[in-house]
Amino acid sequence: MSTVGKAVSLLELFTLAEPEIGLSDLARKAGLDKATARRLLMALAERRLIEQESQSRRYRLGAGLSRLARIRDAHFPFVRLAAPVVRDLSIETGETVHLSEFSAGALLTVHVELSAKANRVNVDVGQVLPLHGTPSGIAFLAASRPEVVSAYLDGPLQPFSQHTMTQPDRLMEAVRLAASRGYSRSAQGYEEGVHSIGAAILGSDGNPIGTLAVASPVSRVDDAVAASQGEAAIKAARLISVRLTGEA
Amino acid sequence: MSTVGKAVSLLELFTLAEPEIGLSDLARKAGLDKATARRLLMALAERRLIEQESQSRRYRLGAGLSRLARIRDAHFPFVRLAAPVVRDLSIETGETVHLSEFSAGALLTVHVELSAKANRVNVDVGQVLPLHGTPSGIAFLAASRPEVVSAYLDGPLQPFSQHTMTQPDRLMEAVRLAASRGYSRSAQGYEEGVHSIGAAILGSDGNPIGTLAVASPVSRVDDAVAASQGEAAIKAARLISVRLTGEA
DNA sequence: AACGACGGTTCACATAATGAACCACATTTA
DNA sequence: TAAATGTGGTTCATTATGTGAACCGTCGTT
Repeated sequence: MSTVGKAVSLLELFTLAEPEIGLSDLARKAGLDKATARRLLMALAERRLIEQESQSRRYRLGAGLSRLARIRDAHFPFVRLAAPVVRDLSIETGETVHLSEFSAGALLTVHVELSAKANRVNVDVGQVLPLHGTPSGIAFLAASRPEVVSAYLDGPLQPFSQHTMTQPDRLMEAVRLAASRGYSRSAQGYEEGVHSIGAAILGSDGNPIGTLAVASPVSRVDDAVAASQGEAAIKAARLISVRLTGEA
Repeated sequence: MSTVGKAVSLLELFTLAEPEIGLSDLARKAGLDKATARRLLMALAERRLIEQESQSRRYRLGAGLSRLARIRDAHFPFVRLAAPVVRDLSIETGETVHLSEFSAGALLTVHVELSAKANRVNVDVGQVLPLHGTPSGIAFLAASRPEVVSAYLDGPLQPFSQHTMTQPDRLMEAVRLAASRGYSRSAQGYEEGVHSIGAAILGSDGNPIGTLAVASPVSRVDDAVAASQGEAAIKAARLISVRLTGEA
């Protein structure tokens, strides 16, 4: 792995649940030597992507990240504009809704609104979803240009779990169904007991830039519920597209 | 410079005014070879800190930055909580107000609310302010523990402009005055024609974590105005402290 | 006082980064 | 038209950079 990759992997160890980590722990989790981890951390700290708590000597993410994220967000306000719509969709359906953004050939989960119910699906921000085998990915492909879809399906399709669909022809079929309906549907396709509805969010050029997905426990969903979730998801996705592209 | 430093310096080239940059341009601005810049960009893109627009082939900041910034922000919601207060202070005083966060031995400007007036002071988000020679820095030192102040003043004090104060004894005097008043004041200390009032924002342990500053054209400020700006700045800084530490 | 954890440092060694020269392509200039 | 200049991207011998085992000192526990 490149040195830069290692440095970024250190940043990725910080989570909502564990926002401050000590040196030894950090090195262990990243699979790096303590000296190496420290050198990388010092380089990151110099650029303010990492900070060190002066008394506990633990490390945390730095203010420079907030700064860079603000620049990106001003230019590309996807999460900021989409979050309230995602929230409304979660309230309307009573289920967990997650928002993903297309980045580097996959979907990155950038926002989650959890269901208020006790029995709910939990999704973590930061999770990377492959385009194949997840309802979000299928919805994304269904909204993509045909040549993009076939180029993707011709490439290598790594199975991410035992449920992952890797046969190009079956994927193509799922994509076609999603394209005709406007949303994708999958019962237990990605994880045991989870039912998902996915819809694509379009950018100004008509190409998809991300997705949202309604994730429910299978026990709460029948065909009628799925259909109403699908329609609601389409409406929400379109609303986000409209807000992003300026009423286009 | 370390490889990691070079990679981060590439990220830092993106600004609000120029959020997308091509490879050659990026390499030139960073002072790197094109091949080197590209390798670093690919490493960053793999971790989603950089994205490449597929048609124009230009690069921009990636979604991974938003993700990391969210984690930091949830743990340390400085900007989120302070921004509305800064906004109110800007409206109340009619002047530009900027918010800085202490990070790695200096103050990083993380938020700015510009004055609505035509003749106003402009401040850029991302600017790094040294602790000496800026009103924000003096206010920060004035709120720091005495041993921290003397340790800092004993270290090397680089002059950042011809106006920078580098004599420890004069700085100490300015710090003492700021400590007794609760805010710092500087007319043209940092930049020609700019009058500034700075106030420190305290964290839960009583130590300063950042500052806010009211920046006005000197022509609009006399002693009475400065005093009222100072009182308003103190109130705003305290309000942020209270909100941050949970009504403490 | 002996132990084990911590954060941090050193330096001989090896790997990973470097950059001049090179594509192919698109605009602009002569 | 054809040369010139720009772009993004690639190659590979050279070398500078990153690496990690072993080493501090310190802290809190046993």
